[in-house]
Amino acid sequence: MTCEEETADLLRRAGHKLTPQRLMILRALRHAEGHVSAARIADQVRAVYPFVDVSTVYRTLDVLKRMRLATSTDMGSGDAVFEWAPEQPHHHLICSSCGHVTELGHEYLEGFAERIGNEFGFAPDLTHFAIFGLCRECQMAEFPDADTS
Amino acid sequence: MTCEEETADLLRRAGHKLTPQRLMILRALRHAEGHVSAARIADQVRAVYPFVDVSTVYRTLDVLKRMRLATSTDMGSGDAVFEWAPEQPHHHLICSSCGHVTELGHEYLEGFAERIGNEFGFAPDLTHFAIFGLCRECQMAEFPDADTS
DNA sequence: GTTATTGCAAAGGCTTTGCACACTT
DNA sequence: AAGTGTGCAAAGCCTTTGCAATAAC
Repeated sequence: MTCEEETADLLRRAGHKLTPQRLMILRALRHAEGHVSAARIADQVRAVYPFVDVSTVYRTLDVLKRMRLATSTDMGSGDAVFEWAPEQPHHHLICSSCGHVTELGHEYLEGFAERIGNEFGFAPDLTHFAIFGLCRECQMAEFPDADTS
Repeated sequence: MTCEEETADLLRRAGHKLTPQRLMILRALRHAEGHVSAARIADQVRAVYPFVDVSTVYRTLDVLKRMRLATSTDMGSGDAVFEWAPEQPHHHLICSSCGHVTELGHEYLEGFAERIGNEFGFAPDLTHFAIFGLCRECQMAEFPDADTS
């Protein structure tokens, strides 16, 4: 059974129906490298299967999120971006000034997640974290005399 | 000079004009314990000084944010929440299931921030972090047999 | 007097919802 | 047959913007 069929099975077993729209949305989400907005998914799906409405995309993403097969993140762009959840967890350093995005491996947050779990019994969802701040370049532009060594 | 006058001075020195609206908004922000939405600030201000528009609140918060006197955070409620920035940095563990919020001291993130600074030259804005996940209770409700010791 | 700031109203963007029809199961 | 899922349209929400009038400097 292909991985696509596997996901389809998961949906069915969760009591959901499998429609061509959902399959296309699923495929668009999995084929997207990185983040996709609902609008972009809708566009991609419509390229093959016209007349699919954004509301359907949102509704499907909602189902996937509840099944923990998709995650959504606010990366400050105004719209939420979605991602296939079972991917390798990774995070982003987003510069508030220039918008530059640096990827951050999960290892930087592992210890933190563990500590929160131990001390608070809280299971943080650190599959996809957006961390805002200033990149090196923008720091220098803003505070030219600061020592950024 | 009172702390209120201090802030007023900061604004003026940054080339901004000091209006009664801004003073009220500033006061509402500082008196709020914890987070406030723009709408709530507007309501509070209007109680004393009617006819203040939400747009004015947003514009003022924008100025304060650029001066790093206020922070905004998306806590998943649909609207952004604002906070007086010079407060002690602190963070929140927000349960995606029941919405319960636990406060998290800054010390949990200090090491992390430092490491990101050293290795990436990135200055993360960790004054107010929202971390989503599942609280102990909701984990047990969802996975009754999991070992959450 | 200049220039920033305000209020109002309207637009803007993303997301959600109501409803009748169609499709999966 | 039963019930979920769909498209369409419209509403909802928070936030931003244009503009003339106003107030701070």
